[in-house]
Amino acid sequence: MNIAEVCRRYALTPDTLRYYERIGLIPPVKRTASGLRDYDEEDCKWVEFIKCMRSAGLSIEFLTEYVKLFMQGDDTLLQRKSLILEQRDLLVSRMEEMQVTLDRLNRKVERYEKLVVGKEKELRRSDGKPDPSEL
Amino acid sequence: MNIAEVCRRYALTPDTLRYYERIGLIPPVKRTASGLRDYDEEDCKWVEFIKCMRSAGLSIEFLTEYVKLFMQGDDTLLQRKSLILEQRDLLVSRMEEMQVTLDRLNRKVERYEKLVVGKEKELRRSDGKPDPSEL
DNA sequence: GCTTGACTTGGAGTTCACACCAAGTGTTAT
DNA sequence: ATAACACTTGGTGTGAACTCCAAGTCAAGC
Repeated sequence: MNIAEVCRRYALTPDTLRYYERIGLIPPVKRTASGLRDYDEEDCKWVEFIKCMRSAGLSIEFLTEYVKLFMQGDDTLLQRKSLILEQRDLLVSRMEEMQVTLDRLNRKVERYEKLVVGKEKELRRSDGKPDPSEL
Repeated sequence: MNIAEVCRRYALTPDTLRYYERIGLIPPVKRTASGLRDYDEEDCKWVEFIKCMRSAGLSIEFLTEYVKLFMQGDDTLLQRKSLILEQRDLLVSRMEEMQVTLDRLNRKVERYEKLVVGKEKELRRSDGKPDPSEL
């Protein structure tokens, strides 16, 4: 499979795929006799895996480390496991942080709903100045 | 309150605070007679709000727009509300995406646990080559 | 009244994660 | 066999979000 097809499959640009390979975000891809990249199914799995992990915000640093250990073989199982655990916990705390923000946005939405209703009722004494309670 | 104290309070650098103000991420801060920034409680609330929103990944573009509308007064209530709704939904979908990745990492952890146990049992015929099922 | 240290502005520099480009090679269809 | 097109590398460019710097101002302590 050539680079263009992989790009279509995962909605990435060739530049991004080559970049990922260059920095070790995916293992080196085999080449045809003339030097063109020829992706097999395992390469595709890596691309998909990395795309998923990146979309959730996992760092390139961790991912390259993981790939490096993976390529070194089974002696690195424990190291890889602890890396994954670390990143999972990081992801959980980022999600918790986002939940806090989400709750806050939801409260804000409620507040805006009430405010809008209030404003609709007082179409006369409005001075147009912002109300600090809206923050 | 001077800039240094606000920085301590929210663990930001003066450069970041000035940057936020310059691009409109927080409303302009009042100054002392000699031109130094003098933050009041409302300014601090803005800083905290923005820090929270940024930590969850909300875009600077949205936040500056929100601040701009806020400063224009009550006529922008509905616009602000719909901006907030939009960002909230965006946040929800990012969290869902992260949940998918989290599930995947959790499955990976389980798999690694089993693999490690397996490897401990076969301390003899290991060839050290990576097992593609580990990906 | 002079040093010390925090603040000011405008502008330049940095890092990250790509995105783009040029020059060259390879492949395919007519 | 030649046009059209995909791919290669190495290097440069870009935008976002800071981060740092220089030159100058200002207030407080000794």
